[in-house]
Amino acid sequence: MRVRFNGNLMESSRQDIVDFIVKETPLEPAEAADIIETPPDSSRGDLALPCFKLAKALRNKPVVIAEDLAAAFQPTELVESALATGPYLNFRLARTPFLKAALEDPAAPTHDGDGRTIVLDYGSPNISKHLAYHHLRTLSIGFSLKRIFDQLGYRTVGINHLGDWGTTHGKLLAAWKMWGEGIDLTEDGVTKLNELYVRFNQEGAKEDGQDWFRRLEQGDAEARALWEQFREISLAEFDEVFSMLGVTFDVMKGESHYADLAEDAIRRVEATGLDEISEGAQVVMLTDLDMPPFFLRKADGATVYGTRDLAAVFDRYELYEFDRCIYVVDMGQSLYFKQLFAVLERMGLPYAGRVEHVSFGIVRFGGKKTGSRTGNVVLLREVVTEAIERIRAIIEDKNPDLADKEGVARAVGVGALLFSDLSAKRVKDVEFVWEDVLTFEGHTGPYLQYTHARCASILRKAGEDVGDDADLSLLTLPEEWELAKVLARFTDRVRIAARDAEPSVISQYLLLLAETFSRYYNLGNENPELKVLAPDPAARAARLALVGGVRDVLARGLFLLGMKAPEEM
RNA sequence: GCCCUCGUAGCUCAGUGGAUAGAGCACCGGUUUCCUAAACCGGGUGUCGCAGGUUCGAAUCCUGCCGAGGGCGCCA
Repeated sequence: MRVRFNGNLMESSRQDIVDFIVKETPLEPAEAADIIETPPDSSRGDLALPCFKLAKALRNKPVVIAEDLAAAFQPTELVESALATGPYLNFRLARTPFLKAALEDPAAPTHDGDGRTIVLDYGSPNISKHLAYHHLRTLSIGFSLKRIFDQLGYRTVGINHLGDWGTTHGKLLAAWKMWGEGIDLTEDGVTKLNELYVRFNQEGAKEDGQDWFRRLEQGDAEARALWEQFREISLAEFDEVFSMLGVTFDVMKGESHYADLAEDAIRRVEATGLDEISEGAQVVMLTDLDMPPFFLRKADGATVYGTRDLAAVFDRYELYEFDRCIYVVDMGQSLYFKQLFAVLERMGLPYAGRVEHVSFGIVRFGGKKTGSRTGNVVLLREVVTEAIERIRAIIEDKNPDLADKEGVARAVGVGALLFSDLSAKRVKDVEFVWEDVLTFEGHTGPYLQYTHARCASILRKAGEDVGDDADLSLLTLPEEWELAKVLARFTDRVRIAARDAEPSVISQYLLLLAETFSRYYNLGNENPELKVLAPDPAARAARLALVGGVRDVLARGLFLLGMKAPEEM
């Protein structure tokens, strides 16, 4: 009986309806599939066909068409009935087969991406600066996308393209030579380096920075040794924060890795004849696209980040033959990425269309854009530490006997931050407000984790009572049906999240799932017979199967957002 | 000046061209012998920035305008 679902349940039910429409109307299958929708109010039905578009072809009023179609409808194994409501034809799905399929491992990974690779460039902070709160965006979005593509069976490569090369680092070397020698970097080295950098931007001479970067690029021993020291200090600091957040990478290849390959990249561009010299610099002109030139080499002979980004994308394609190469970088760099992609296009590279800039909104603090350059930052580790501290206090208050208090505090504190960053569409700007980030009620990460813990708790108490031979036809409450329908949408939502590179699709879905479950769960407070752990063993078994599905999907969904799902909290 | 993005309830945000535009927060009230109250239920809010256009139908698509943010040749 469940063979027909073929992994996508809603689709099979839809197919029956499509077949029916094709038989009864002049619509092509694709058109029919396209206009089927979900009724706004579930009590009307499970799927609906608006009949407006049919009016012309059938030369009749939509209301009459709906009635005629309702009369012509023959129930199928999956679609139980069709009822006309005004110009709409509302279909009701057969409950038991649907429930059976919906509860059969609803969180299971798919094979959509078998044999294909997604490269994700996220994080990518600059060394000698702290990770600030605004870095959370690229980290949370990038890491979540990696897990979303993993869920669909793609091979993913998460790359930390460290900002460890360029004039910026020449400035730091210059600053160090002027004011830094003798400073002890063993303690809080990043702070001290960043102070030097900020001071240089105020008092230093740009030329000194450029000069030191040139020395670095030419392999000057002193410059190289200092740079390596600064880099090590920064990496140690980054690792600590990444580990607090639970964010990982597969590859850490900074810009410095491409320093030598940059010359090769320039030669490849030269081979296409696209480059020219403009005002002493070597560039690719993009005037016809109304864009400024793309720089390969500055007038002083040094390469720029764009040169190294070219080298990196060549390297990535050679290594991974990616299907998509995604740069998770704020929208302030949109123009730059357009230029970079335009150069790839002009070079005639077959994968030019597979690179994309997944942008996100700006983070503000105190109404102003945050940025290490301006010094308007809140340290990321400080925010994480505070969030965990707050959760710790809540646990002491509500559940002081909890087994792994520290572990749960970290999971929930970090989860709150990740979720607050991933719940709105990434295009939205973020205003950092302490009290907003430290909110744990309502549409928050802890709410989802709490709902998950409730499910886990029920299943734990049920113990051995959880069987797979439950009679799902006993799930007759409207709330149970709603819940099953939401569960069945999970994989579809994951696909959309991947297609749009938009983790908030998962966030919004999980909120809906948690709310639908909570409403159901609370019925038991009014009426003990409606509890999951009901007196009737058969009803209990069926409900446990449902709750098991909710638990699995919540756990998996949280995982896709980079969050943990504690069993108790 | 030019280009990009955004504009939905007091605030933060949902809303595959379709039925009465929905949540959370905040405010008021209610629910706990129970599977954990980080929860649930009830109470009221909207010129969907403005003006046109396309469509049987527009918060959604197109154009213009207004407002906010970001970007615009040698930083990353």
